[in-house]
Amino acid sequence: MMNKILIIEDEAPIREMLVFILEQNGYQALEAGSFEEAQRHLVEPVPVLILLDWMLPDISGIQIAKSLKQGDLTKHIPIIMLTAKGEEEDKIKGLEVGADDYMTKPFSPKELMARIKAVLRRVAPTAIEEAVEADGIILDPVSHRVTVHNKQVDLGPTEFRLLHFFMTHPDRVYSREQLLDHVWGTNVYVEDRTVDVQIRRLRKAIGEVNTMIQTVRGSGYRFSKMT
Amino acid sequence: MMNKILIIEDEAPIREMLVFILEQNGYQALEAGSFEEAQRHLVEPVPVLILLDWMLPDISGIQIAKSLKQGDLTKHIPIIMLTAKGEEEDKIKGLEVGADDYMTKPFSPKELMARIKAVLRRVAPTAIEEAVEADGIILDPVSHRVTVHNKQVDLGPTEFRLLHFFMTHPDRVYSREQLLDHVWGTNVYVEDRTVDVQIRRLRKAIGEVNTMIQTVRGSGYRFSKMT
DNA sequence: ACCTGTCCGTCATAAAAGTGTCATAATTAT
DNA sequence: ATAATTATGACACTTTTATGACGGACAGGT
Repeated sequence: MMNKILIIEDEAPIREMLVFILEQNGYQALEAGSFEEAQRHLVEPVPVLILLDWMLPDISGIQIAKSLKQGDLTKHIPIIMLTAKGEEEDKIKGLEVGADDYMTKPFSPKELMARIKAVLRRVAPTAIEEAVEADGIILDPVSHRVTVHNKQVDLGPTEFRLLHFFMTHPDRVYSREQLLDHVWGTNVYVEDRTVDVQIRRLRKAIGEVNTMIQTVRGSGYRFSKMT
Repeated sequence: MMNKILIIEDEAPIREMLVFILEQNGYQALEAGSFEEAQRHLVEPVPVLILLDWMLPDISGIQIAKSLKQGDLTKHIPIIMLTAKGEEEDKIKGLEVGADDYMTKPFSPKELMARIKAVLRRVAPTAIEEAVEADGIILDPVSHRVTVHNKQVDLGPTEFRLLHFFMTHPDRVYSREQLLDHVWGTNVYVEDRTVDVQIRRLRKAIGEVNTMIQTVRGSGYRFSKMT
């Protein structure tokens, strides 16, 4: 988490307001009053999104957007441009040079966050989520459904992720720590033994085929087809 | 806005020319040199149209078209096939398997755009206005009417769009944000939780069959026939 | 312009479902 | 047999969803 958003805006009060809103919503805000300052932030790890004022003193937003869309590092960063009211002309040009959305000042925090989220969602790499199958278990991430021998099985979110991880990483032992990292997510603080409990819940939920979830004493767990 | 058109064509120069023409005309061009690559783009939001080369190295256009017309997500996407001169045979087969138009290489940008627009015009109404049915629920966009087991039910506009979206995208989980995008529209900014409330209103309105609108805890909602 | 009813977004609160931890039983290795 | 490791059931706590209520926006009619 802690996604970085870069603000390019020369007017300090507006910039500070943006920073405030962004930080309220769990983003890390980077400030730049000019294109030069902005460069400083355009290094890895690059921001996930850029809020770009269309009326900067020395250089037009169009030029900035263009140059951003040319750099290898920056060309995939979505841009939301901020325009003053009535600059319709700019909006059109902006979209042409690759801005992903625009927002007319003044705007509410809610609108700002909604647009940011919408743009990020639109740009997000839509992973192809294919259904997985193993010995009668079918797990389909798209419909978020699991069947065992064609009978539907209800799983809680964690159980679902755990099973999905196992099915996509079979025949390999994972320690409890590794499972926590992969299934619960990094920097989550829970007891190792919690894994045991979820394993048990998952085993109970999938019924007879739970022999595929194997305990490897001293090491962890493994998912593997029965031989 | 920013309608996406997917190009499936193995020859890079032709592909690039198509991209150029499309982008000139305000479309967003997606490129694929093979069917595998194309899959990547066949996720929501799906393209509005597909330009499909009839002579791909490994797989014939007919097979691709067939497979596109089978997928729930892709079956309504119109296809314009690109054929080399004189492949009359292919044209006929192409139209049989569901291509909406064909174009003989070489063609002018003007012709390309004209055909694209014509196809989109032709397809737009039919794709949207077809009545949908599922387990006793009939929704007819034309008369804007919904019946459950032949009894008419009254829905508000949002409830109607929501149900329509669900019925045309079954067996798939949608997050609240995705539902907002698809049903409320991209430029509307409302709380996530508003979705819950509309879901409840819709469930109440359609009565017993509301078991088809399923809550997927931690993920969103899904519309699906009862098993 | 003024009702009047519908529709919709938001909030507060209730209800439900899921999760982490612990104590204890069961199993396995040495 | 003893120690180490894993399985299991119970329970408190957290997160997520359902629901009822309220008020504002809007459309159509008067």
